Amino acid sequence: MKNPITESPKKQPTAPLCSVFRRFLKSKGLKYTIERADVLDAIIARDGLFEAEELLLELRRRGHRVSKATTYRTIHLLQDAGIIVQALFDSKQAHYQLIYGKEPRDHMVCMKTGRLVEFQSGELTQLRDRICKQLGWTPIGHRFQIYAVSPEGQQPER
Amino acid sequence: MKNPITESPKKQPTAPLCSVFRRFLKSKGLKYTIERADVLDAIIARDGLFEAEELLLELRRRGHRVSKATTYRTIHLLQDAGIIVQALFDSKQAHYQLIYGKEPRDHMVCMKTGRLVEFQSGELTQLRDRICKQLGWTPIGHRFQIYAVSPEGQQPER
DNA sequence: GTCGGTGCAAATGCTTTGCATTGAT
DNA sequence: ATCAATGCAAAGCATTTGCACCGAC
Repeated sequence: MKNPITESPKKQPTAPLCSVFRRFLKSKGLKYTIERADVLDAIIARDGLFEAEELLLELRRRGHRVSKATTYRTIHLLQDAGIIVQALFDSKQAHYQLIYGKEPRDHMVCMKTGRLVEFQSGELTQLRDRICKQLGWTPIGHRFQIYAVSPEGQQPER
Repeated sequence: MKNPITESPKKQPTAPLCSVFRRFLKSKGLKYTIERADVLDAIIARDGLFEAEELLLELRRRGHRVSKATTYRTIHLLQDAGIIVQALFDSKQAHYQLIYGKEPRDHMVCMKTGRLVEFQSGELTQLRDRICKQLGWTPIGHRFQIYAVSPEGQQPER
């Protein structure tokens, strides 16, 4: 049987991202500001999943003073530009992930320990495309989360 | 090629649900109240996806006076009981779906028109189980959402 | 010099909570 | 009778917005 998944991240060249964003902004008549660049940099630095509050902290850590309002506004722009997407786990707050130029990355959460594992599955993407084709839809993206119990979580409780 | 999906709902006998809930409550030393029964009934009546506010309306429509607080509290209990799960689409508000005794139901959203289609795919569940097995995890559930453009949405804009 | 952008603080809107009262067992 | 549940209104919190000032083009 074919290996259904390829676990874990491979670093991707991040260089073109800022020009992608720049181009997007220009096409909309919007401006490329220091704050927007800083937000994108912080996101690239984290590379995986992040939430708005974390991003604020990352920005502070790097000595960048970007307001919460601007951070949220930039997150929206980056979504419109197709650079990041939301990846929701609970209704408390939104989680985002960088996707531009990457394979879709899916998530498995342990219901006991909360451990989170990322993986990617080409088979899943194929299945998605097949489902869309069958119904006459054009796929854009997907979100897949598995809820499970990790090996550590299997331990009998005490 | 095997048909990857089976579209759309088949009515399921809903009779045992209330006793499942009743049993769950008893096991936790909690009480089965009229309000809790009313909330579960309203959920069964909708059968598909719902959000808290909609549920309130459904309850009102049926002439049941359940407060917002109790509705939210009951939704949590039903999640703990494994009768419903969250199925998030956006960060604005939580969406829930009835799952007890059903095949997992997944969703496809049109990015242009907002149209929502439910489907179920046994193949997806198999893939999920395979992924879990490979990493030594025990699957509990999953959430799969496809973002796509529906045939109607393909129309050139005007 | 023009707009669009930014920060701040206030506003929003879904969800949760404290508390006095009510009700299931 | 007891202990949990309810309803109400207030509180929480992530996210959004109005507005006066600032800065990219």
